[in-house]
Amino acid sequence: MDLRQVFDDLVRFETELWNGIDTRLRSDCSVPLGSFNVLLVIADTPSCRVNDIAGALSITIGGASQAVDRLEQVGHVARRANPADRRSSIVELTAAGQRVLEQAGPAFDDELEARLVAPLSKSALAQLGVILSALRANAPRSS
Amino acid sequence: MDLRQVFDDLVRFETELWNGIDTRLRSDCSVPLGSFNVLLVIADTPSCRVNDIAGALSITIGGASQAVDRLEQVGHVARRANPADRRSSIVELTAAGQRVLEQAGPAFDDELEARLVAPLSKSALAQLGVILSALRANAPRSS
DNA sequence: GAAGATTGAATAATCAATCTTC
DNA sequence: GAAGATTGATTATTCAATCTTC
Repeated sequence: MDLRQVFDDLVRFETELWNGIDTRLRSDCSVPLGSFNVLLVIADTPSCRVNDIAGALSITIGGASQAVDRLEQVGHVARRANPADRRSSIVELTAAGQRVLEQAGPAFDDELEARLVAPLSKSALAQLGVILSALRANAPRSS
Repeated sequence: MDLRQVFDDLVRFETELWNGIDTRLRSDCSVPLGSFNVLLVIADTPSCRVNDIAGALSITIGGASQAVDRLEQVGHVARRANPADRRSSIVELTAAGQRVLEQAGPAFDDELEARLVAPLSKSALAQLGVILSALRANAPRSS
C-alpha cells in the first residue's frame, strides 16, 4: 500500500471537490462554499456561538469570528446577545440567510451526487462513509 | 447514505490530517507541508517546470510560481534555463533541498502511519486507496 | 494568437495579543 | 486564572493583467 499515494489522492480529491462545488455555488447562488458551510452549521446548531462554528469546521476561533463578520456584512446572519453568557453572542440566520440556504442546498446536493455518487458503486460509497467516520473517530489527540 | 455527512467527514479529516502533518514537519524539520509537497513533486518529475507543479498539486500557476519563489529564497530549489523552451525554467532541488527531503520523508511517513494505517484495518485502507483513485479518475471535467 | 510564467491586488486563513466576562 | 471572542499582523492563495516566447 502506497501511503503517499493515498495521501496525495485524498488531498487532491478534496481540493477538486471543494473547488468544483465552490464554483457552482458562486455562479448559481452567489455564495462561496465556505460561507455556505458556516450557514449550515448555524442552521444545525441551537444557540450557535462562534466557538461552535470553529469546532464544527475545524477552523480557528479567529477565523470563525471573521467568517461571521463577513456573513453579517452581507446580511445573512446576525449576532444577538447570549442571555446565558455575556462573553459570547448567539449567531442566527436572518430571513435572507434562510433563503440562501434553501436556494443553495439543492445545488450543493446536486454536486455531491455528481462527484460522490455517480463515480462509485453503492457499496463503495457506503464503505467510504464508514472509513471516513472511523478515521475521524480515531484521530490522534489535539493535532 | 447521508452525502452531506460524507462531505463533512472528508473535508474535516483532510483538514486535520494536513494540519497534523504540517505541525509535525514544521517542528521537526522546519519545513511546512506545502513546501514539502512541492519538493516531492520536483524530486519525482524529470525536468520539472512551474506548470508541472501546478498540475500535480491542483493549484494555480501563480500559486506554484510563488511557492517556487519561497523555496528558492530559502535555498531549497533553484531555477535554471530550460534548453527546450525559453518561456519556462527547470526547477531543481539544491543539495540543501535534497537534505530536507531526506530528513522530512521519515517524519512524513511516520505521521501517515499513525493517521491512516493505525486507525484502519488492512482491507479498509486498501479499499480507501481504490475508492480515492476511482473518485479522482472519474472526476467531472475542468472543475 | 496561444502557452508558460511572473507580478500586484484582493481574499481568506492562522497566530498572537488583548479585552471582557466567567 | 480560564474561557469566549475580537482585532491586527502575517502568510498563503487565487485572480487578473502583463510579458516573453512558441
